[in-house]
Amino acid sequence: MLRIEDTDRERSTPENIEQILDALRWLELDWDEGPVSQAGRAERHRARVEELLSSGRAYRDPATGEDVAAWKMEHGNRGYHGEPVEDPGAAVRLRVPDEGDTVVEDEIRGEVRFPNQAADDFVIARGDGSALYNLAVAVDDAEMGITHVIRGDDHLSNTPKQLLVMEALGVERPRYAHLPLLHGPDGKKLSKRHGAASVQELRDAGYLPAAVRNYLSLLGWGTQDDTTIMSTDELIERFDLERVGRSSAIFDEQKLRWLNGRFMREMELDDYTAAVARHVGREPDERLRAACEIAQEKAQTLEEVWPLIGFLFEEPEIDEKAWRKVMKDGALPLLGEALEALRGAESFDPPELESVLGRIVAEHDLKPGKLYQPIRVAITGTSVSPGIFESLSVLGRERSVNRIEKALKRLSSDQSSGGIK
RNA sequence: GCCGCUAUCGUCUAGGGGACUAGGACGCCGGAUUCUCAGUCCGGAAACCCGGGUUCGAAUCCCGGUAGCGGUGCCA
Repeated sequence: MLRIEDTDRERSTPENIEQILDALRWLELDWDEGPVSQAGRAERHRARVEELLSSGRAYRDPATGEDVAAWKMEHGNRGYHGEPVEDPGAAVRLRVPDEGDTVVEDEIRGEVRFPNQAADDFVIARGDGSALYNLAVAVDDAEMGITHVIRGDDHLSNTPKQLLVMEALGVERPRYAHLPLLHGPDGKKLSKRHGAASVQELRDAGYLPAAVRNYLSLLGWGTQDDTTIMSTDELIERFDLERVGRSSAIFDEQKLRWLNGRFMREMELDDYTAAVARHVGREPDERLRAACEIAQEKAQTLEEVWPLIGFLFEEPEIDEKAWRKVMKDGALPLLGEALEALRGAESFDPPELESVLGRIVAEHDLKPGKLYQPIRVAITGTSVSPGIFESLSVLGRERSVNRIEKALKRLSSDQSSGGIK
């Protein structure tokens, strides 16, 4: 059972929660609505605090963080214990025993012992009676009947506190598994400045849910036989908490890109087209499908598809750098010949185009690029595109011819003005 | 400061006393293929944090350092 940990009243806005659920939906994860809802939660937490107060397991204490620090200066570096006061506006602290250990039985890390002597009587509720995280979580887990808590390693140190609360409350403890944390390339906790750090950003960057699931599963976990690419079904079958590692991992977007590319290339064309359509906000029509077909093996992310096929849908902007590089010595007459050949081609299928244009290459004993690059720049505006015959074919005779004519016009005026040779 | 966790190529990892001359993947470098870019295929460089101990034998077990990370809030 999934519990979204967020007890802060300010931040648990419906939008916030909806955002998280949205990310989970994109990842195609399943979940159930828990029996504990937002409604009445704060009141239930308060009731538990009162319960602990009247049983003497907790007490009110006005000490601030500074007071605690001062107390430690005096009493040496060990757990803080305050003096109960009657002040109803003071924060509530849980009594922590001064001896023994609080032991977390972790599925991944084994037995982790926390000496009670070093633990403070920590605050479980604010002066106004509202609950703090460690109390809220313990209460929620108990009330929701949580049996397994699987979460980030950053919570391992909080676990003894939650255990102490549960013990004081006399409720059963769940089993715990603390997963290694994910870090950015600088070794720090993953955050905004690391680029695509959130699931939403991964989606916007054009990654596939299946690839993200695969990649993420590989952080902190590996198969014995070194399998890296796994379908989600295979992942479900093979993933095993017992084989999860203990050290944190650095998120490497390059590997995700590679993995995503593999998934992209293996997709059925219809699924691929649908995914691209969704990403660029277009209808998955026949033309898009044809465009996707010639771009599929080139793109690593959905985001990279449009730059490859955009020329099929709108008049391309000429990349001046590419133009200068390609439109020189002999480009003009060659383009002219190509234009005639294309006009006269029997069909506009890739094989026919290849033989028609190939004839020109052979006649002049050219390096193929000498002919194909100028054509490419003329019809796509750039020097990078899908295969030239496929590109021409999908673009169609009329538009191809138009664009080459246009390039020819510019080329001849450039040359006569001596601007570019 | 105190408490806790962690430590194998740049990165993700496999390996948990002898099979290790330490395996795979991404990335990087070189080559092949090709109309560009990709892709694909071949090849290469690249790691057991340091110091002790246990043992015939340690990447592997133990202890100590060091480093990184997390917690230590009337944050979650």
